Amino acid sequence: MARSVAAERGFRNRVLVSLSADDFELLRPHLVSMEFKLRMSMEEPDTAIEHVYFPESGIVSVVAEAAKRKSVEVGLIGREGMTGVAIVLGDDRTSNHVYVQIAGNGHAMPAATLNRAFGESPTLRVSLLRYVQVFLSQTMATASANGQGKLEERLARWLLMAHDRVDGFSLPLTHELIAMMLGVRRAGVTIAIQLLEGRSLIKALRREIVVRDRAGLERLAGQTYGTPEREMKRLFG
Amino acid sequence: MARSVAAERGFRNRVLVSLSADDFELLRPHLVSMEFKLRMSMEEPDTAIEHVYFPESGIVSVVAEAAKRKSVEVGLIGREGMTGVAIVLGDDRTSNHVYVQIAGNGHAMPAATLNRAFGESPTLRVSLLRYVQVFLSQTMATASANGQGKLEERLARWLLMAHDRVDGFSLPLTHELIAMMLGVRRAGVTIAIQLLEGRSLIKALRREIVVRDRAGLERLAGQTYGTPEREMKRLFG
DNA sequence: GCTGGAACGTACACTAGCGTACGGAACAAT
DNA sequence: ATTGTTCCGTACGCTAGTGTACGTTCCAGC
Repeated sequence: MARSVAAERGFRNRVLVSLSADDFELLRPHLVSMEFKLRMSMEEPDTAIEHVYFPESGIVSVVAEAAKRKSVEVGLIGREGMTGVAIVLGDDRTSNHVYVQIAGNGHAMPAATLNRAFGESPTLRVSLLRYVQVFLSQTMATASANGQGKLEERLARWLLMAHDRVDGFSLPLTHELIAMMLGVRRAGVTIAIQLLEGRSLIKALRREIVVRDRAGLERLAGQTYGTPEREMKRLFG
Repeated sequence: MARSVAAERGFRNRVLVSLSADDFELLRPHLVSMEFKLRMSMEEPDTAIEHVYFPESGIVSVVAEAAKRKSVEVGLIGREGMTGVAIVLGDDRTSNHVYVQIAGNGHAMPAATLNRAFGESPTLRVSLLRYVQVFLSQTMATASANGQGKLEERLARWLLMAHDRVDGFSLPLTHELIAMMLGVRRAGVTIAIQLLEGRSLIKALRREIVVRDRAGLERLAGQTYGTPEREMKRLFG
């Protein structure tokens, strides 16, 4: 495959980079570069999605509200993907919260504009659908991990997924935030973190976790980590 | 909307029924009616999907293998949907097992043929994508329920989803099977079933569970049940 | 009618994780 | 330098669910 037009222009978002020259050109004029500030909301439940976002850095979470005061992350998006898969699927809304978990930057685009672009180029939708497949696979893996993973395994998995999406080895995270993502107690996360630190897999600081031994984390996460990542590799090379 | 061509021909599968006359006509010659026998495999991990299936009755499960001897259901398909969402998304495989959980019948169609049909009618894919959105929403709800639901809640949710997909009130299920779906111990399921029976929500027989009080089950399931079902209603009327 | 196997009931000791809650440590703002 | 606030460590009693294992009941097949 020829080198991507998007990549030539300095884009690192893998969905954008994977587009054909024509399809990328259809989107490019409408993409607005912007900061993704911490906690910035990108989608609200049962509300029409206004923009879709293509991260270049940082992490965006898709979070389901369960009972009152309880919530769990059901999807995680970084520079490998995009928000607004509902738009790609022809819908205009979702039943979850989507917001920035680790600050970064990226590109925004009106959902209506993306929809119009699908009309002009059916191949554009097909390209973006490949990412939807990866995202679905990730959600399924999350369902599986939530169903049987022990807390340490789930934590290891989550840290690996986060690490995949940042530059370097430092993750700016509080225990509280991780607890919300995993749908468990904050104190439980503290214990689990200490356990990983005890095995020298990570280093825990205030508001920060440093990955020390990725292979070790993968070993601990076991089956819970890897499947969607392999899907990504297979479909996006 | 005019009455569906598929419905006129006696089809009850809601995806097929939702298609335009032209799109349905594109598929109809290739649909083969068949029995869905218990435990019949429809997709295997990392193997090209040969056929997609549109159930008319019965239940098909999408199951993720976790650790050795452990597995969890991450998706459930009845006459509201179809197997092979990967095909609709332009891929040719999935990382999960897909097999018949409650016997029934439906229609099969070669995956390659469906792909060809997408080429002839882009609107066909768009129609099927609406179901993918519902399925994704269901998977997210499963991830959320697995993350925080108590066993009784998850059991109630599962029974409701199964009940939505059969005629009548009887579900032919063993505790063992439910245990595999929820990724928990068989003995744990027995206890949970007794709890629901104690509240007169169900009646438990050998190899069979009868739904007695649907509203009560929904109350018990709470937030864990309902979101994807509302999505289905919204998108398929 | 008897037998074998599948499905279900029950038991017990054990572990993970919960809810709550309090104290200390780090940091930001004044 | 002091104060307020966020973040993290820890503790304790409690519950849900586990792994294992042994009965019991139901039913099909001979």
